[in-house]
Amino acid sequence: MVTIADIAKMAGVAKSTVSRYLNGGSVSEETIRKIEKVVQETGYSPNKFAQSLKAKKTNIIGTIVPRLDSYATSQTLIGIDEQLRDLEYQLIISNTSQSLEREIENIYILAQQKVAGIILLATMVTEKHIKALHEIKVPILLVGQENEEFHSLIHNDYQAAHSLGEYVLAQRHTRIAYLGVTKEDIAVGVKRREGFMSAVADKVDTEVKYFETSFKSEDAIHKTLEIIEQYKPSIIVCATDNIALGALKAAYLSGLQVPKDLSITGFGGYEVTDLIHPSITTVKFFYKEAGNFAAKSIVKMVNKEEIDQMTFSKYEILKRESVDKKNN
Amino acid sequence: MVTIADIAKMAGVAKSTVSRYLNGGSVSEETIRKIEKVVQETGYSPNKFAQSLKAKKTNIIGTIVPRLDSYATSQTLIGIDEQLRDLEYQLIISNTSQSLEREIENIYILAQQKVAGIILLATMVTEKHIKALHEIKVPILLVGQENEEFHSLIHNDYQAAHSLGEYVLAQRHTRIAYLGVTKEDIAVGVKRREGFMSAVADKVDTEVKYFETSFKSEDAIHKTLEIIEQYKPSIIVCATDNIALGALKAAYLSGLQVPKDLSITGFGGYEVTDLIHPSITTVKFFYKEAGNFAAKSIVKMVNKEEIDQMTFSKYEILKRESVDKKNN
DNA sequence: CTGAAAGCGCTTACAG
DNA sequence: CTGAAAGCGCTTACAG
Repeated sequence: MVTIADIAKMAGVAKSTVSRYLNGGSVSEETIRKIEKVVQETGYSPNKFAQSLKAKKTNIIGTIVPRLDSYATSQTLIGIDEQLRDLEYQLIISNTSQSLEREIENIYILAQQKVAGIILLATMVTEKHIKALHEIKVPILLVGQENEEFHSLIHNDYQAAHSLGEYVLAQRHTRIAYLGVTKEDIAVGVKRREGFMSAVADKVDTEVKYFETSFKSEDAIHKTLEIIEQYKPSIIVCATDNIALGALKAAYLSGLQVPKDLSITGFGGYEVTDLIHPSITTVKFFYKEAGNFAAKSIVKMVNKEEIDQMTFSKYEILKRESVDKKNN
Repeated sequence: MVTIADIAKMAGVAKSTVSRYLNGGSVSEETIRKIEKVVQETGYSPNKFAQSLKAKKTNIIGTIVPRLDSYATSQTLIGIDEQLRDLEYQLIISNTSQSLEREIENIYILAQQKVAGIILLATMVTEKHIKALHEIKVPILLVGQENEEFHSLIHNDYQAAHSLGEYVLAQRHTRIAYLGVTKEDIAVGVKRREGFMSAVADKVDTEVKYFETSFKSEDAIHKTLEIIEQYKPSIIVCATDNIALGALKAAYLSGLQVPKDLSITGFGGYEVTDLIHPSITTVKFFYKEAGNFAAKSIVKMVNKEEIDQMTFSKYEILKRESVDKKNN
């Protein structure tokens, strides 16, 4: 491997001059030419470790994700990656396989690697998270969950669910099942549920019942089968698209036609919801754009610029085939 | 930040002794106790850059992926990640957004970052790839595409497609459309097609026609619409599950019942193919297991152990609802 | 504009 | 078992 010392010797100058050339310091025309030539010939590129050792920082942004096999995650990552590339930062992706413990562990590991900033696609924010995030002195941005102590970019779950609730009511559904997830997940488990509730709560002649399942489609199938049998709703509002996919399968297994016998809505905007038949009415979050924004924000934070404490990403209700309009 | 010098001073020993303690050199019981205490108290952890600068290598494995939003990619990454964690290596994921140019660029960038090894989830292997992979002196493993100059782990596309072809024939389909992709992609575009051809080629009274589309479901919808209209096959064999999803949508748009009026098969084994109705007959590749294997292999290569030049991953034909058995 | 020197935080022969 | 010293490849005041 060729080093700065080699370049200096070959060009007949001092190492410091080569360094200045590399970092845009003042160097004479002639010296530039000499160094340029040697750099070209050798294909020299500076050793990142040596640079980081001096600089005590890197241009790496670490992103911690709970899982890799999720539409929301991959879209967000694509957005982050895209933007970071433009900003000339490098992205390190750290997967926790849904383990909270690893999430904490990864926060420390990334800090140890001297990343310039961390984007955390959070599922929950526990005491341990808060402690870890405070201990490491690294700029941090939460995506998907809010916490008053940190900057965050959140999907407007409450508002989106509220809009969805209004839409469902406008379709005159009066016997509604809401199939949500654990309340430990504030964004998906709590905000979506509450947003939906806020829209349908005071409505007269409307019955709403709340159920809970896991994030897995498989579990949603079984749960929906129960719901259909015991409650016979005209619509099942699902907290995620994967759950909606499971519900759709359950409807089929029960011999129910969607949307005639049972309407179904999702949440998330996975592409496949539009590809299948019936296509599923869902709430689309702009994950990729959110990723872009997150990347810009964390870089601003790294550069000590001010950014808003909390930002909401956009959403859109995608009205498709899986919801029937009732005529009562 | 506390450094090895701080620890040494606080423990009343030399830096070299602390280093020996850290790296398992011979240190007396008593010294160990002293150093241990100080390390505990300070929460000291060695500076990775300084270590790497000396060692001239890292324990990082770089993985280059063409895209993040694909089932195959995410499953493979999960497998790699999982295994690498056990092996105490760190994973860097580098996304190229399907740009061949960036693929080459990333090879050099990873080399510059002194990764210990590179796993390349390849889509094509061009001359430039070969040149780059030779230039950097880093162990490299190709996944998904084969090339005689490098070690590779390939999904047995040819054999799998052959088996699928036999299955299709066994269901007595005699008017077959094969919907493939560009031949520039050796694995998906060529091997799957050829494997399928090898099974159906000499079959009498069977007509097979080959078509081509992109990897996008959207394009597959349009292409399938054309195929249905012009060729009226009894089955469409699709080179990927995403294409099959598009074909299914097209069948619906054409008013055809699947599988009664038109059978459809996919390739890949995406979870959603089992979740929708009708569920899609497809070929499942064990991506996660392949990822595990890839991780083990690259670490072996890093450690100068011998590994097979080429390995085939496993596959399985998943027989589901989207294929009808004909009675001629 | 340019060079010599010190230092970033570690590891590794080399003596003792 | 332990310490002093050199060196990994860079950058950055400091002189000139």
